[in-house]
Amino acid sequence: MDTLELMPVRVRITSILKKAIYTGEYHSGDELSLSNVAAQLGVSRTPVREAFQALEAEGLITLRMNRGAIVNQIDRKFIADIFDMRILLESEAAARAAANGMETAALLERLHDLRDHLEALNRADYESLNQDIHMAIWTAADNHKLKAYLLEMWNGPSTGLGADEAQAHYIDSTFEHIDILRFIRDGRPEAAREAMARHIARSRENILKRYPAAE
Amino acid sequence: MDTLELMPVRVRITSILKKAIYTGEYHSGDELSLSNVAAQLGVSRTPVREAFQALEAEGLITLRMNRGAIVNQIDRKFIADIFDMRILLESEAAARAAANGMETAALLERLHDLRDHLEALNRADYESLNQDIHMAIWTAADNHKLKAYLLEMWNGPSTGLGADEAQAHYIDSTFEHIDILRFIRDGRPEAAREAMARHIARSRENILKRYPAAE
DNA sequence: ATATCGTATATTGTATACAATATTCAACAG
DNA sequence: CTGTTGAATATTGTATACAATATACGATAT
Repeated sequence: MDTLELMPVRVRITSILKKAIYTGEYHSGDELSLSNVAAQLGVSRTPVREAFQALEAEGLITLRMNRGAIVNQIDRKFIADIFDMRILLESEAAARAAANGMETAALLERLHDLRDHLEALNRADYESLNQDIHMAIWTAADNHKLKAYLLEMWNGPSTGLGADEAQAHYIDSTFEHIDILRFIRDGRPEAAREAMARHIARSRENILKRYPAAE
Repeated sequence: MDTLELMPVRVRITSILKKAIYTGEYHSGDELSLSNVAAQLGVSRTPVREAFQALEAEGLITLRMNRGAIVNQIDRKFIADIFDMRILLESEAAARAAANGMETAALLERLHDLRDHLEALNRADYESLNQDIHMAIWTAADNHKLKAYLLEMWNGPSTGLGADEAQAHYIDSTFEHIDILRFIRDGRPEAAREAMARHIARSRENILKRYPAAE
């Protein structure tokens, strides 16, 4: 009947460690040992080890043979690299979605609802719709690698914006999303590509504020 | 000196299974059980399980909670998707390498050697230089995500070309490589991008011959 | 005969045990 | 005093044990 999807421990551990690295709870160069992390999280080494391998594949830590893991440098360039790739891939996805004739009516309706009640716009509503929009575009782009890479980059550093800045960001993004989806609806790949590029580039600048340039 | 012995078992298993899937030794929909694969390869379930997780991340199999793995559909579209992404990312890498001022002298010298002795061109020489060129470009592009994604896609399906076709492909590629590296050397990003796109696109067509379009 | 329930079986997910490799640091030779 | 050696220690990599979940199949009720 109701098949409640239970998250494997390894996935939970991966998510916890990823967040800990992005928030700076772990610092660049820190050595992570299986035993310590396992004990700290109250699980055995096996799922921690599997989480380490996932984190290494994502570039967050480096695994050295028989010598454990060290946290990589999560600096301004690391973040900028990710957003440069997101600009390239999200733009491509938007262009392909437009070329493929993606269904946009339902998402545009939800966007118009948000736009017409900006005073009631909260984080949860925005994030939910934001994710639905981007993932719908990835799916419509119809390329499994493109989708997988974008999904991997989706959960990165948080903006760390204050309440007012966050609100402004949500409003800007809502209008940008409307633009993007209209270009997609109208089958204009290049316009959709450029609108998406601007959208991600602005997000990039917002986040890079938290990672000052090296002197 | 055997580098395979320095590899962890899990990496070797991953490579073996990946090849088995790409060569069609395993078919779409096949159910892979940890015990069977472990017994067949003479290792325990632990490294096999870790290999399964790597293969899932790469999109080759699907892991279902408590129900084992099934081999995904490795069909024409799957391969085409990978090459579409390679066109996009290798082109971007070439453009960035050109913009960044990559060092090309040594590689161009090796290429000219090959070009001047086409009658002696063999698979090992070509593959070695081919890999060195592409990876040097990824590195010069200076974006860790771009490099990681291209590396993941590097070992895909083999062309399965006959000896004559392979020889022709090596020769074509050698001249294309020379063009690409000259554009990079001369700091012409857009020319490098387009030359690389053509190079990968031709490779794509070569490989897709082995995956006939569905009727 | 069909559908439902419960037990047996098989397989995965996690924990633990064991083996192999790397690091530490003190004893010792030069 | 400096540098090397090697046992003791610590940590990973792999194997195995145990627990939890899913599947198969037969008994039973309708």
